[in-house]
Amino acid sequence: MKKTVFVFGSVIISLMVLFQLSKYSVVSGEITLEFILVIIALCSFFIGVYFYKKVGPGKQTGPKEIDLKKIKSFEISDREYEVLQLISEGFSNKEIASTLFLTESTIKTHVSNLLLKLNAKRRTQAVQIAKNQNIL
Amino acid sequence: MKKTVFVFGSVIISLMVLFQLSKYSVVSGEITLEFILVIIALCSFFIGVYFYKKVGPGKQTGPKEIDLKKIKSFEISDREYEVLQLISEGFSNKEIASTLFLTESTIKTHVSNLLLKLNAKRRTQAVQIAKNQNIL
DNA sequence: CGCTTTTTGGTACTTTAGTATGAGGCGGTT
DNA sequence: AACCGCCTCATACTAAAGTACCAAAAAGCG
Repeated sequence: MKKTVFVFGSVIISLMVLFQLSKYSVVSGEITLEFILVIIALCSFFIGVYFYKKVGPGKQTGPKEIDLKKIKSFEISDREYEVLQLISEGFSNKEIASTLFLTESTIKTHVSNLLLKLNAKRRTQAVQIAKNQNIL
Repeated sequence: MKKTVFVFGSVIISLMVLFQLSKYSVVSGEITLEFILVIIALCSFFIGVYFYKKVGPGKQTGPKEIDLKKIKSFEISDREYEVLQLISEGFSNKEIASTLFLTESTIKTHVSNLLLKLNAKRRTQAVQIAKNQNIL
């Protein structure tokens, strides 16, 4: 937030300087008017891009990066997280077992622990919760 | 795509007109230079916003809007889609039944039809496929 | 009004999923 | 060494999920 204010502030100041410069340059004839206009246009263009990038889609449509810290806060172990990922891909316990070279019963224990840790009743709910928490 | 070209084209033409106008106005003194500059800055700003909105995040981090046409292409009926949404929320058949005021057996038929239409083996896989197809 | 699709519901059965509990091995910590 | 967390696997059971097949209202349509 501080960064945003700083960037916007400095950009606005730069623009005002350009504004004043434009008047001077036109009078003195050292720099062409078109040049100033192009610079202002370009600056405004990038300001627009930056602005939209910041406040455009807002927090509503965030890119959603996986929150590694939050995974630990749920006390989910590495193996359990692997299983969780495969669950979200729509694999069955048996399929997960074969892809991880384990038995189905092992996967069942992992899944059970996951459901407890994520406070879910079903694997589908676990996936839903995990995605809401930016874990997946 | 055509729309994008049209918008950009007309905007560029407008800007060029403004450029020419600026030179004229400064000489004639009818309009202040600052006024023109502000207009150009504003235009460029919104062009930047629009530009980023279109090509910025690109197809890589698309906001992912639900593709209504594709739902029909899978021959998924309205009721089935409702069920699909609730499945993705992590609800069980029984819970879905009660929220839609139906029996569990009805939900089971809907789910079975959904799995056939989405070519999935499990409900979790159905959700995964649906999200990949921008249906959910 | 017939016809089709959708929606709803049922029965009977098989297959996954999930719970509870126990237990052995393994690596790191105290 | 004793302890602890993680991973592994097993058995036995309950609960969902899913399949197959059928059937009857309800809605939409030519």
